[in-house]
Amino acid sequence: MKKDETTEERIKEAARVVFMKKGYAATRTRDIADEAGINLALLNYYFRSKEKLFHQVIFEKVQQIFGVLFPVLTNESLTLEDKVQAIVETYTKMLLENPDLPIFVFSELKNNPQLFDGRIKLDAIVNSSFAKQLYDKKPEVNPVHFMISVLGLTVFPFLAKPMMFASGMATNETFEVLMDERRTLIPHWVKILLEKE
Amino acid sequence: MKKDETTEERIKEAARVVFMKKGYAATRTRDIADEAGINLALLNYYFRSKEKLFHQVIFEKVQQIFGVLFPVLTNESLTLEDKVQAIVETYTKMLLENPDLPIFVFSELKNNPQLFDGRIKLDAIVNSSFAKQLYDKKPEVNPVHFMISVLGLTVFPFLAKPMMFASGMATNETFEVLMDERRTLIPHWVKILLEKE
DNA sequence: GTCTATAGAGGGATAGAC
DNA sequence: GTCTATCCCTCTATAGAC
Repeated sequence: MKKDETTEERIKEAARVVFMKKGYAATRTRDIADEAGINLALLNYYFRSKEKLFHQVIFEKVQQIFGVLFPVLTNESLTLEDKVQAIVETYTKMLLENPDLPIFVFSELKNNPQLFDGRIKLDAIVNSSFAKQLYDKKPEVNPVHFMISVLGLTVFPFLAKPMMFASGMATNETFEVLMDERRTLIPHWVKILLEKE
Repeated sequence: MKKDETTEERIKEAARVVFMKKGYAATRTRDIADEAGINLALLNYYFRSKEKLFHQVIFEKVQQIFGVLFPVLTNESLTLEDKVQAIVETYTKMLLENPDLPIFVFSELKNNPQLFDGRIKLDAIVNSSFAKQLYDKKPEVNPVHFMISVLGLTVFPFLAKPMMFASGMATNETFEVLMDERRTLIPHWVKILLEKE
């Protein structure tokens, strides 16, 4: 617990930790108060309610996970291969530091799709620099399929981590190595697919 | 509500629906009772507790989602390409009928990895017919990377569905079409990668 | 087996002292 | 701003009638 933080920020940081770990429904405000090292009453003093505090956290996390995409896709100074590389690198780094992020966001988003409303614009995908570059290179490939595939290759292992551990496909030691390998593997595979023919 | 079902099965079916939709923590036993059209007390009469009922449901779902993998991977009469095709087909079909399945299982599994213990054996992957075939064709490719990639390409869109809807990448009408296209697209891409060089 | 009624614990929120 | 004490509603689980 950092001494120079405000109490409000300490509570919010605790909320990030507990909400991400247990999800909204399973989280008790008392857990957050304990994690923050403060009393339960103080949480309501600063944030009024569990739900309001949650909203602050989830909006931040939605922004964190999806905010990186738009700038890359629309960056005209990057080639298509550069864009793929940037997306894979950015997400791998982010998720290695924050492995619970995608399951948390996807799971809460399923229950409350309106949390998303007006916050993320990816329909821009179809008019983006990315879509143009893909069309020039491979007009037969639907940019939605391409995009969701790159994201799936990159993000899915983090979602499937418990399954990989439980099934013996990976261990705590090998998981990070595998994810690091994918930083080069995925762009390599995509390159082959783009250059075929 | 089917007339010829037993009460026990009606409750269990209601539990499948509600647990899958809301997750364990957000589910109230009253919701299940209402969905089943019975009284709350009956739920406890048949299943003793919310947790015991949940275990029956989640074990079933874990089996449903992972049980299909092992028989395919070890089936010596299928070529590598056949295996990929079978996995993509099977999961696409399963998830189109049951779109909440993967987020439910992965999410609950994250909170309770021990739910998995002794129930799924995928470490067999490394000695399987699948691994041998892959090694013969592409010795440099780690079967774990290959496996997790095929699964990611197939399953990730269902996990990301709320995001795809909210961002305008897909709609209720286009989503099923897109998923159907992937049934041929993913095996096609994998074939290219396997045949390169 | 199925119901009504309720016990009993848990958890979000607030009153009020300091 | 921060605490203790507590209110009160919600939810799981059970008692007991039918």
